[in-house]
Amino acid sequence: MKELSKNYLPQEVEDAIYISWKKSGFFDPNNLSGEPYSVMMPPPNVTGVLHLGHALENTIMDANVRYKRMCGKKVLLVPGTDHAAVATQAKVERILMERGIMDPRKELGREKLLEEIRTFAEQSKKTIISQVEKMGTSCDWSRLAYTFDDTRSSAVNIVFKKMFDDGLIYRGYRVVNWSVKGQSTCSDDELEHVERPAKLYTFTYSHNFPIAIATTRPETKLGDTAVAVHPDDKRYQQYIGKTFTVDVGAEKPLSIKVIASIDVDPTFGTGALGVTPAHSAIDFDMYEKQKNTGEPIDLIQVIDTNGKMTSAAGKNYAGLTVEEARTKFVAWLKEQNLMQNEEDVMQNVGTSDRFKDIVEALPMTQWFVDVHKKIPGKNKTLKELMIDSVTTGLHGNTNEKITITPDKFSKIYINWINNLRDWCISRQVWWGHRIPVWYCECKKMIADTSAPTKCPYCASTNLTQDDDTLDTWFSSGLWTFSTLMRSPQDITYSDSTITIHSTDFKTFHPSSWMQMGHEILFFWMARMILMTTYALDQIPFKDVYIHGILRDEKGNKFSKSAGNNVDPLEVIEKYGTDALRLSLISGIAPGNDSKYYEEKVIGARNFISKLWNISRFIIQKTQDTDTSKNISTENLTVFDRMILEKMRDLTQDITCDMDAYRFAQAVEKLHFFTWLEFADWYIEVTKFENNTDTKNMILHMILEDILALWHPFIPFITEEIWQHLQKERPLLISPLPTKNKYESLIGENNTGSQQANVIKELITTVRAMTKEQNITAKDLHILIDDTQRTFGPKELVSAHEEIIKKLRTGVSTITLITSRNHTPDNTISATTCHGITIFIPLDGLIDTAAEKKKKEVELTEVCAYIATLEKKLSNEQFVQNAPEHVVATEREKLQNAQHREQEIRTYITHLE
RNA sequence: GCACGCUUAGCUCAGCUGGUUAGAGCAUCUCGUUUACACCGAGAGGGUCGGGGGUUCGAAUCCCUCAGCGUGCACCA
Repeated sequence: MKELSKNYLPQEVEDAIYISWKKSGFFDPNNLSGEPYSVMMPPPNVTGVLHLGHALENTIMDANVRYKRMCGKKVLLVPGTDHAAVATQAKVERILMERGIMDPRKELGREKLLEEIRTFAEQSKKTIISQVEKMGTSCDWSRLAYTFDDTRSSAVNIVFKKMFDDGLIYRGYRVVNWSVKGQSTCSDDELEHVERPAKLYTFTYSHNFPIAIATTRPETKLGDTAVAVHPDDKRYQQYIGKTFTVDVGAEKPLSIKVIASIDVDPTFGTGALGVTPAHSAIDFDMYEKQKNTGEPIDLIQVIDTNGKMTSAAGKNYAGLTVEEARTKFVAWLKEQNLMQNEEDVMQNVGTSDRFKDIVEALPMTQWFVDVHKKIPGKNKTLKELMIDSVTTGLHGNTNEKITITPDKFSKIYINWINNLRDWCISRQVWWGHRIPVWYCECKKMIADTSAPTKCPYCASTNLTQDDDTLDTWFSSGLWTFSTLMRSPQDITYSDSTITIHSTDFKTFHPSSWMQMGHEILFFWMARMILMTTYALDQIPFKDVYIHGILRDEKGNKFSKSAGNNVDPLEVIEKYGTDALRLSLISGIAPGNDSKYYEEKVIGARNFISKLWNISRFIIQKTQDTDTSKNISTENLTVFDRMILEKMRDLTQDITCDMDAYRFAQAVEKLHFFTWLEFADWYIEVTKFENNTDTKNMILHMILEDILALWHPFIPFITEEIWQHLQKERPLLISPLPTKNKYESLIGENNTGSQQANVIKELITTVRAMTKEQNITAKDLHILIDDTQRTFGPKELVSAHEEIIKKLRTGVSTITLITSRNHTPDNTISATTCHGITIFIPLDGLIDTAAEKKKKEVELTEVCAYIATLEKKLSNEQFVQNAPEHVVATEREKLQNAQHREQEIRTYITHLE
């Protein structure tokens, strides 16, 4: 075995280890056997570099995947990136503007701008890939996917066509969210509601109009065509159905019909709502409803796509910005004495999350996915499929049910689906999958997976493709299966059925497990469920693990604008990847946000250093021992038995925790075992017990096994140490230790650990006594009360004299006494554990008064404790109803406490 | 407004299906260079588990309620 250097320097070994893993081929499931297990990496956007949130995500994902691989599964983790349509174009446009190209779309044109974005995206991809490698992520690079590559685009086009053919994708005129800055639509989910102060104006359109209305957007009122009131509102009932012609000082007067709607809240404002069908989604719905009543109202679009007033707003307003128009209209209202009230209010406005401008509601022709329509041949809507998948299971089959961890997100998800409206999928940015629809001279639309040569309806060859591109989530929604295609030909569509032909798909779909932050639950998880259940009639994945987002010490989100960004690469450079990974995964709970702070990384680094030193010690100590032999169970000491038993329990606990995705708990248990049980106790004991060969074999075995158990979390250092142990196969694919291995060594009735515990507690007690109670314990007299225990404490203590002395107790001689009658002179019983009383020479006492005071405090505590136990045990209800073992434990506790009380009393008497 | 959470030691958080005298790490205090490790070791102090009520033999854990904080969705015409 190769000795370890004094210090572990992650910077010097991590890259080489990653390369060796890649070379080994074991990231590729084709080189593994066992039950398939697949995970698709949430593809980072190609908008730049990875941040700490990605580091957290990679850590969780990789820990689970490595664990499953070591469990002997055929593991596939697919890496990938997302072209992030709007986000990337917005980002590149911003960069171009900083370079002086003020209007990139106009100045460069479609092809040149796309070229700029492509270059940027490729660069971004490279950076991201190298960062994912740096994190140690064990993904199969031969299957690297990109939402915008040919293979994934082929899936996009085919799924679009099927949805189009099934009538689930339609083109419609309706009010959508429009970003003036981005010159594109946004879906409802892409809005951030930002609170800002606004003025709520109350006014009437003109003196001949009987009802006042309230609004924060007076300029849009130039497009009003109705006023809605609640049908039961006594104040306005008389006007319902009447139409008024009002002069609002524009060009032409407006025609306002008073209509009834139960959606109007009579207590808000004046209880009357000015209806602006063109600039409010709600008002647009009323407009649509009115059509069916036979008393339609008009729609007047007064704001255009540039955020300017249209000619329909009248010549006094046309061409003004909305702000200018507002000022002007408000001034006019005041002038005309029509303004009744102005009030400062706080308002939530929808803001584009990518372009950061306030969106306008505009009526436009856009593409939508209909979530309410029955799918041909299925008798279910998309919404229903999305609900079934997490409740009853798809097709009512519980084997096709998605399990969400933690469960609370199932509720959130269902609540969201219930409020879901049709999904606007068309965007006017250029970066993205162009809508695969062509228009020909006969005005018909042809949806196809590639450009048709001629129109099937009018045979025209003059075809133009739709200018719009698809929402980026359309392609991400296909991620669980599009990543399993190896070429564009792997997907076909005929007889209204989509088939995926790759072996990967047959082996690995649905994904076993997915992991994502709760902020993309709706964007991504919901769309994957929608797309996959629809297109393939399968669930996309079986288990989803939702993690929280990472915040800074103060609980703020990390963001460029807040200036609190931490570059994971800098942390790695300073402390190593393992330390970062360990700090990120420690102390987290699924779905809960966690905080990042450097002290946590330092703590993790300290642990890694400890693990290194443990290994260094063991390798040094065992280099002359043949550790390949079987451990002889005859030579086991009680401490050996104890550590083997703890190791047995640990392997089982870790399996349970990992299988339930309780990563932080697994880490905590491993940490506790490694540092406190193994290093602080067992290794210390090995320095003084004489069964050297057996000890060395145990040390070696446990070292190997904890390296394996730790590997999923801190892969680099464990692999590095593993290589020093000169193993043939990398730790990456070594099996995890089993409970059985340890059980067979210690047998079923292991009493060793109980005995070791007596010695351990004896040592702890002596240490505490000497440290805290001002006693010098140079010479100890230990009274063994043989009636208390069955295991022969006298032999036990005398067999462990050396250990008791040497394990930092400050004891130099031990005298064993077996009867109180033989209590040596000039001694005093200091303390007790397990019925073993410890006497020290009287002159060893330093401060009798202080000591007495302490003991008296302890006595009252014990007495109070005894009282609660007695009360509990005298309660017949408790004795009758509680399980037997609980009652028995309580009885034992009481006995121990009473014993303890006696001893303290005796001790206090001695002190006097 | 609808929905979902959170509130446990000075700080950051665990605590799975109700049964410990409520845990960990960091921080604090005391002591310490002993066969790997000061990025270390030994020991100590520190919490009526947000308030109130209920269910139960038994509640940090289940239910109700109040308060504070947070998140998502919708709306504010």
